[in-house]
Amino acid sequence: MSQTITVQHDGASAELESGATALEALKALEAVRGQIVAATVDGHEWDLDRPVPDGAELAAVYADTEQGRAILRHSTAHLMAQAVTQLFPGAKWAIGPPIEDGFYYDFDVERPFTPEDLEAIEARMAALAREKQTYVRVEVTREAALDEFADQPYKTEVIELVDAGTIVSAVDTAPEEATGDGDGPTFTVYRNVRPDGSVAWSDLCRGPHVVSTERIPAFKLLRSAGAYWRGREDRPMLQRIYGTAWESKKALTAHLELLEEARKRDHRKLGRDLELVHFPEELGPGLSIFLPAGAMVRKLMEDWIRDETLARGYQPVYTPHIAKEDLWHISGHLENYAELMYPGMDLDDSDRGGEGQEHRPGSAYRLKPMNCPFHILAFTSRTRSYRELPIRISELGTVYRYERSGVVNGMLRARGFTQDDSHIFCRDDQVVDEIADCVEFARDLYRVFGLGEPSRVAISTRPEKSLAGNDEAWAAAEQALIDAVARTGLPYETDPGEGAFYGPKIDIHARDAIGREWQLTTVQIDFNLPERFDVSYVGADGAKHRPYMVHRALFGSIERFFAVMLESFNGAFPTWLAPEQVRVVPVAADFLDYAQEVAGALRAHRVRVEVDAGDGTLGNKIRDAQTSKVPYSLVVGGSEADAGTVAIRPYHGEQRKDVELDAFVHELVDEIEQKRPPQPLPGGPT
RNA sequence: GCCGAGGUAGCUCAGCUGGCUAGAGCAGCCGCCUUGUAAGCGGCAGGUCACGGGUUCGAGUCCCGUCCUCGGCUCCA
Repeated sequence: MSQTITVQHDGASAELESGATALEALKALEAVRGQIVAATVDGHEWDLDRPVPDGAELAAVYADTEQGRAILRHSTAHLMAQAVTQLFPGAKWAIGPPIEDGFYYDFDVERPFTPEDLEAIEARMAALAREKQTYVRVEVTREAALDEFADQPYKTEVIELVDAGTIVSAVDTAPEEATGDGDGPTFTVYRNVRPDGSVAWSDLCRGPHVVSTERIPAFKLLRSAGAYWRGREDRPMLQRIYGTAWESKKALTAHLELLEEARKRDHRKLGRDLELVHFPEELGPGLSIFLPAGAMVRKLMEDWIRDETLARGYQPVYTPHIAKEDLWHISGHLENYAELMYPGMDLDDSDRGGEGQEHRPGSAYRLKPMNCPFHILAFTSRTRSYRELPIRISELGTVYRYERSGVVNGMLRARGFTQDDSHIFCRDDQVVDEIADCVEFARDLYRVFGLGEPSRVAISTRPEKSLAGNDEAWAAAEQALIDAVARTGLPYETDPGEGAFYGPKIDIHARDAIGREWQLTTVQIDFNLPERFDVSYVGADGAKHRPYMVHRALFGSIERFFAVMLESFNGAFPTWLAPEQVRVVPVAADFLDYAQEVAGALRAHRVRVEVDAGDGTLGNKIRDAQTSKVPYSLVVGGSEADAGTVAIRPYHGEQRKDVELDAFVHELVDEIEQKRPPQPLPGGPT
């Protein structure tokens, strides 16, 4: 008995025979415009060759969308796993999800993969893709799944975890619980089937997948690395292979070029080439030196933030870099954070050759990993009245954290770094205002430093293991954060359970010039420290009250923000931040006097200018100026000296000749005062 | 901390399976040349081949350890 079903798309509907696939339905609905990899059925992702239910609302998932690429990448991960199991008999496969810009798959193998292995695997993948294997979805019972993957311990574990309901789907590709015919969850298995009907490979997987391996247009394996099973240090370390896959060769090439561009912009490389920063081995991992040029950029960042905090009612303080261990016991850092603190400096007299003196308890000191306790001591230096709140204590505080050896990364993750750190103590009725001001402050900062609007604002709520604050306090604080962000009009998302143990927080991210996102600003409410230090103010009622304590760092870390800017600008800072703003290049030694005159006119306006007095050729000097990424080179020779003009060669933009010196000075001073960003590159020098 | 890949001049790199006194380009220094928009010419100097052991007649090269860097994992109060 032939039945018909009705399907819909965006107001249109079509009648089909029962058992029609998603692809047939989409075609009938004329809902296909381009390269598709899957469908959605009532919002759920659906294989194109899977029959659709009656009454379904369908839509196509296109290959050139993030959703489509994720499916493509997931299918590519399966292809890779198949290749690995062929080339490495006995390899156990764990999980292989799509991730941003690619995918990975984890394997338990005899030995780690080598770069040559990756080439071989990639070649095998290409061969398998040519076999035109289809991805066939099969629903099986728990028992059948356990039976099928009996020799795959990681798959077995996944099945049991799903069964126990303990699996968290964030990371892995655990199958969703399908509504089966009754008893127990149904698992889905995807089989790679060759055209002759034989099964090449199978994986426990939620899907969906592309219809066939020939629908994977472009992929590349990128690297291998160790990774703990289920991300837990106490579990075995598996070997992970990262790869990427795209809807076209062109898109893949563009992505690989972006990776290459990111590599060229690495702040460690630019920092060295432009002589901004130095990471000498003698200093130790995670520690850096700002060379004069980098120090100038940093000084300008610090000047700006100091001036702005002052203008916004913050009070600057200065605090030491070390403090007695007692302080860190009170703060709780030695209980909760000791692993990340440098060891104590024990001032036991015996170590110093002292005689006849007793060891004094509490003589050990610690380098500070955070500024908060010091700022609290500034607040509690006397009794505080409700009338003087909010009190905003501010400092560029350098902290030292003993980050684990594998995580240190240039200036992005350092062991010594400086925070533009402030702690705001305020009343309940002030907290929303204060937090909204922090967010607006961050917004202004990104704008001034050329990073545009925040790309993401994330509010993290109470984690499971919170150690301070009661239900009521957390709920109120979370609401305060939400209200504050809402007031700024910025879109935000919430990360449930991602808050710190001591309070909820807002993290603000920005996107750089090549599209990468960086977490910079953090604004956090702290319930813990005020209790530990018994921080209070006297209210209108004459009683003691506990203030809100808000911790905020807008740059986050000066070093990190510096590195992000360096990479985003590709070393070519906007003029107001450039260490050297102008290079005057005489065309020959005869015109050195005029070059100095030009430089003097600029210096009179505090422009940072250098004269190239070298005896190289003009071409050589121009090249030096360009590779140094100086915003403006001024070429001067006979005609300029006679007319009192300059020839301007900007780093970004068009050359201009015969410009009056005064006119240029005016323009430049204005650009610097306005902190105008650099011109976008029209395919110019990079 | 764990897995992997690395460490040769200030920088970028060469140095094959162990075998002359470890090379090149750029940068630096010295000299020559000197008017127009991305590398003028010549010379000189520069290395404890990360560090420490070991194997060997002989180690930049092979083995072990340490330090450091890079890519991941974990962590990120």
